Amino acid sequence: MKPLAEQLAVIKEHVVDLLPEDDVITKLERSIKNNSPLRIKLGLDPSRPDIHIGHAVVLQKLRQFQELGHLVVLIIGDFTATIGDPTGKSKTRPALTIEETRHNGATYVMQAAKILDMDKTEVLYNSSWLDLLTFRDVIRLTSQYTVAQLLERDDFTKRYTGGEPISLHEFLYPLIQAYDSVAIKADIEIGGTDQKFNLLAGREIMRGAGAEPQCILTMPILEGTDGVEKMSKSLDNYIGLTDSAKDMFGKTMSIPDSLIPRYLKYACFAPQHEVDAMGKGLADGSLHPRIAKIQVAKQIVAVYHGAEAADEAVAEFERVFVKKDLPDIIEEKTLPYGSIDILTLLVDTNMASSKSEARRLVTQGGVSIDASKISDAYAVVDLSKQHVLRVGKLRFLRIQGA
RNA sequence: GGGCAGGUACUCAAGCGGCCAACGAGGGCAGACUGUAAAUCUGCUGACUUAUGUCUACGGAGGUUCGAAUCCUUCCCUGCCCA
Repeated sequence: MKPLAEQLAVIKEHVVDLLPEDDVITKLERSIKNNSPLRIKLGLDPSRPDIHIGHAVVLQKLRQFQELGHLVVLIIGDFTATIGDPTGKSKTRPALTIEETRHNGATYVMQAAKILDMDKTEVLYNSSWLDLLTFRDVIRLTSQYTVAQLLERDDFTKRYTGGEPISLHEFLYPLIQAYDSVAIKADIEIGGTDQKFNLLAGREIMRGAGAEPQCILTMPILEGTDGVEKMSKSLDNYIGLTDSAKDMFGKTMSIPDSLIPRYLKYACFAPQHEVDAMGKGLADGSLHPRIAKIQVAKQIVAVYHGAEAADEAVAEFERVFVKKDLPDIIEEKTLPYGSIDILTLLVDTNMASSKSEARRLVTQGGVSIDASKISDAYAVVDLSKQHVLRVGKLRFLRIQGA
């Protein structure tokens, strides 16, 4: 194993909090001495199986731990996911069946495998120990925390003072997560900065259970492509790990300029000196933001699709948006008609969700066929020949009658 | 258990018997401008064979009325205060 100072430098790179650092050092020293890897915990919510490059910030940090010889423990929160939010208030926590959690968990792990070394990863489902707890155990667990402590959590404070409901079971979630740490004997738990409270609760509960408390490490929350809100699927401002190279590139190109260095730092995990260099170039005008953005977008694509795909994505982007040519790859769809009116066509091809929307698109000049704008909502398209249908700037479809 | 205030479209938030598919803001979509940026400007934003038309929708179910998001009854849900 690598010496302490070297490990610590890598571990501290790009993190927000590493608490308490003294304990981290103690754990690392012991690990080096005994040549036994540390157990690094990350909890996953299987109610939302699609992960994006915002989640990847944490995963890349885990990857670094693995490269230092440590073990990553992924915990699929299937227990909590099957409870969901019984009040039905939160859309982010739908109650799932066990099968769904298994399926989503597997999907999640598959995506995480794009970044992690699965030989140094343990995957566990928290129902395997949480299902065994008795009500007595649970009460004992709750006795270790006070209401005032729980109310310290940022979002609880806001909701409480804002007169919004907080269900009792929500108070339990941090404790459940904390108990996971006890169950797997975590050395360090990692998460986004929004998880800080929960991670710290893990320390308390572990101490209460007579275990050695874990250390905590938080990574920043990456803003989505809108540049303001945190990246999330529900806000549709995300870049998914399974997005095509073309989409990944395009989405990255649409981020505001101010976010470029941040994406370089956290989405590409570029070393600090590179980030500083780019920031400086952008500030003094020696680096055009467009160039910088292309560079970042290319790097992101390269991580998930390889360098070759990244080059292709750049070329494609130039072709479509700079030269305004057709994209290289266009999805094709065969329709069972000889000819069809434009509105039905848009709905049938899922380019519009209703005829009203289709009509709106056409009326506003957002629809074209073979590069000529369609402005008549009653236009009929002859499908005996192949056509390229374009909606908005980004959506293309090659259509052909059967 | 009692009192008070609430539950409106993706979100916030007006409306408090007909002029309401419902003001406004945010979001979203489209267009202009550009570096497919961002910012800005313009238009649209329930659905339907586009029709000064029909249907669905203002927590649920009933009712009053020519007519209800608006009034009444009841149920469900939320917050606050009292116990």
